[in-house]
Amino acid sequence: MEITAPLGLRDKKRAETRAKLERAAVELVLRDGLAHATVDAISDAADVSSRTFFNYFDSKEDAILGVRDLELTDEAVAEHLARTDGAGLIESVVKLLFWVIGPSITTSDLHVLRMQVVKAHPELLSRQITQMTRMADQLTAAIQTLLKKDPAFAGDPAASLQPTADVLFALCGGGLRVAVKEWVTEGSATAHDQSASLTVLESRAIELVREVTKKIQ
Amino acid sequence: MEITAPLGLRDKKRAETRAKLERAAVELVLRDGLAHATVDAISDAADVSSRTFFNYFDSKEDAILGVRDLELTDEAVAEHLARTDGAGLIESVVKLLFWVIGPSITTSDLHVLRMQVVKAHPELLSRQITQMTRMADQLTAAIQTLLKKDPAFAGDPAASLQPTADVLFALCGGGLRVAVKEWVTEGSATAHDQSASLTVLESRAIELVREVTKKIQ
DNA sequence: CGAAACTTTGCAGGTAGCGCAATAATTGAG
DNA sequence: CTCAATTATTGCGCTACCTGCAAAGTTTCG
Repeated sequence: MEITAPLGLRDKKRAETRAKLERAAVELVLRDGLAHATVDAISDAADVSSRTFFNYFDSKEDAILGVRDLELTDEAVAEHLARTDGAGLIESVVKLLFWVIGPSITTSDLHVLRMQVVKAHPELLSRQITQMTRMADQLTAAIQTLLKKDPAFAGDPAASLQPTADVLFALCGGGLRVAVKEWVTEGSATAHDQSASLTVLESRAIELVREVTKKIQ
Repeated sequence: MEITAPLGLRDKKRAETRAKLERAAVELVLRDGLAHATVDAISDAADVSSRTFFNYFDSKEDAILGVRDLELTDEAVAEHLARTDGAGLIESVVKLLFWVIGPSITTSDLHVLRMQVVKAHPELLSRQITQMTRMADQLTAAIQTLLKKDPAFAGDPAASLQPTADVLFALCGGGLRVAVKEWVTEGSATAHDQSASLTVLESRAIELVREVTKKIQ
């Protein structure tokens, strides 16, 4: 997850421009609505041309949500799994998923504003889901390695691991989504302590999944 | 779920045009790729103007996926719940979800082609998820009534029922999705006996969910 | 300083999607 | 059957999204 700090002037400027665009995007959407906050307007507010906008983001939505394509390498996933070793299956999977989507929620001070944006324009939420679904193959592969280590699934044939991982992915993803939803609606009232709410979100998701799997059938 | 058969000539033509557009959209995307299958091309293939295209669909994606806003009335849901009364919780929820999405799988022969399209163009998945999420509120409401009847959740406060229903929705939706995925990949080899594979699909989804909830933690 | 590498920008072009108004087809009442 | 009301189709024009390309500007590093 460590992102090497930009050293040169060039990288610094790039980071600044990106930040300005993200901020402008969020603020304009809040002020004018999603449809009226055009790429031109956002670019103007950030003092760059609209062509430059698309050098930074693939789409208007990406700018609003601050999507950066972190290239989830297999090594990074493996490293994360190693770091959270020893936890239960549910916990591990939720932590894995949260590790992926967490940063896009809490990275900058814009996240409070972003919550308001998502609240006002729920259609953007599907974008978040898409982002997760894009990495689904990698993540379910990682979940399969978790399953292999779990005693309950140890003897299972490899063929049944993929569907199991898929379902588990859906289950924990759902828990996380609900936790985020709660966090958004409650969070707009009270100010967020970043580091605190981070872990709260995660454990709430785990709690939700546990609750369901425990009581079911 | 009963959709009243169109009687007049006007409605018949509308249905025909719509079907032609859906088919043309899927076939052109498969043949030429998502980017090259323009609205103009699709409209031409369906013998209508591109302006007419937008009288039927809000977006190109909607046409490809055959999105129609079927108005799931509360009464219909209640009636279905009554019909499948007495089953276990998982079974009931899966049957509920399958009851909703089943028709769109088996109604038209386009469904298999659509799966290929989604496979080739995963970015469409977000749209599909959005489609399902559109009915999420009604369905999770129905799931809540199921929860109330279940002894394991009988004493729970109403406030905790909503998140539980959401997670359950994600879980069973995931199981169903995996079952459909298997059905499509296997089914491309062997010819489908519609009525037979229908129930198989449903029970496979139930099996998947059971498997996970049983073995977990 | 000066060449290499990278960024910004304008321009041109293609596509998506919508509002409007004219035209054409269907329907239902008389 | 006829005519008026309703609804569908279509062309036109417009805005916005997004991309490729090449010119001009900026940063880096030897």
